[in-house]
Amino acid sequence: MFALADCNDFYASCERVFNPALEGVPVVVLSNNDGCVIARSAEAKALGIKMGEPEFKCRDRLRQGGVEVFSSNYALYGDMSSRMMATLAEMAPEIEVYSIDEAFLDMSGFGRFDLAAYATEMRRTVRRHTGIPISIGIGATKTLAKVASRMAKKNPASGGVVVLSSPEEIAAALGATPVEDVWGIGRKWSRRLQEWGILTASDFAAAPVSWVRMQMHVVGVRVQAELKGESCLPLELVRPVKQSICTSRSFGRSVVLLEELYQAVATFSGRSAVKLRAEGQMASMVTVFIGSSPFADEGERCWFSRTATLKAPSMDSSVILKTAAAMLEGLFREGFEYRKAGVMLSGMVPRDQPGTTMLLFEEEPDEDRGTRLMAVMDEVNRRYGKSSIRLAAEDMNAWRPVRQRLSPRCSTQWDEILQVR
DNA sequence: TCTGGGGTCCTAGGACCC
DNA sequence: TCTGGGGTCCTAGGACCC
Repeated sequence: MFALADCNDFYASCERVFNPALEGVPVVVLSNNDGCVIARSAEAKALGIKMGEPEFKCRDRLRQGGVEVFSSNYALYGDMSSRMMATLAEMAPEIEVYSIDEAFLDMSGFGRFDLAAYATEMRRTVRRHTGIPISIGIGATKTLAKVASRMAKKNPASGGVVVLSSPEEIAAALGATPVEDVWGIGRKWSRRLQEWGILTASDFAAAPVSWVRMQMHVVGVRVQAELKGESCLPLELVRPVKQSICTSRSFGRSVVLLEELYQAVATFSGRSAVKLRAEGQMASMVTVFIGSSPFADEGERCWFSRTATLKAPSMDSSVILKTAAAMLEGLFREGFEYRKAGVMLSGMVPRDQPGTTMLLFEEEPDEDRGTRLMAVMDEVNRRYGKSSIRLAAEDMNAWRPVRQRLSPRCSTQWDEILQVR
């Protein structure tokens, strides 16, 4: 059996932990640049505030409803997430951290326990240790655990815990789950399935496998098998290394000058390189993209991107920056209002692995110097704080998104604890 | 006027290898 | 008129997840 532990309204709940006055009050959290609603408390949902809705479109409703609105505080959410995961890890033999607010747990050794009672205890413990409310769903596959956790959230009478074990329980749960709410069935596929009269998870489970394979390929077949109780997705105990690393931002204002874009691209190159070294990887490809607002009028809309392969895999910030900067110059076209840029690294190669490709015709003059320099940079930043030293072309402050309603980072910054209301 | 930021996997087709 | 069998790598695009 798998359990899925899933936080309720995670970001909104985090805001409440250090500000109990928010209890019972509608709360929403906004995306970068205070653009869209990305988390809502139950009270905010009841007011009809939609997930992903732009703030400017619901501003009046937010004010009328007395909603407390916050910019996203990733330092706080990340820290609360690790506290919650640490608590869960103590209560199950194996855990897969699936996202910032979800974890799958291995329940296979709990045959002699009352699973529902144990899950209730896990819920209570997480709440006591972290202040975060969670729901727990348990089933024979990850997809069934997802179905169960959705029911635990929807149905208050469940006490936040749903276990699907008997065939009758499973059948009832699948019948009550709209097909678009099945994990792995997104917008496009659910619309297609609905056209064929497949409206619930139970309809989908009953569809002929050959038809599912034709329409949705192996991915759809896997979802279906999981719904039927056949486990295809194992618990992933060690996170695989990332295959790509991306740093990108919307600007919150228009940028027309190449020099300004250069500074943004330099900053994102530096951030991506830091993430790359933290993964212990080297990248062999660098992609740069710049673009207008996707909402710009036809003709003023643009999206340019280019990818270069490095002469040899690298983790050196300055090599990555030089490559990205050269591409930016080729990419840039005057006359557009740019609103977004990003730098992506891919073609990962493990560091310190013998047999990696080396340059054929050139000596590698600065390889060692670059490696040592980066090690020193990372160490200084570890000791004295992020971006204490960086490439001169970077300017994190200039490209930090607007966050006007940020709450204090009171679990990671001593000086901000004093700001707690 | 104002609209986020990360990721994954799969398929199909083209170019190439022996 | 007839024209093999088995691969790899790369790119683009489409679907999905949080």
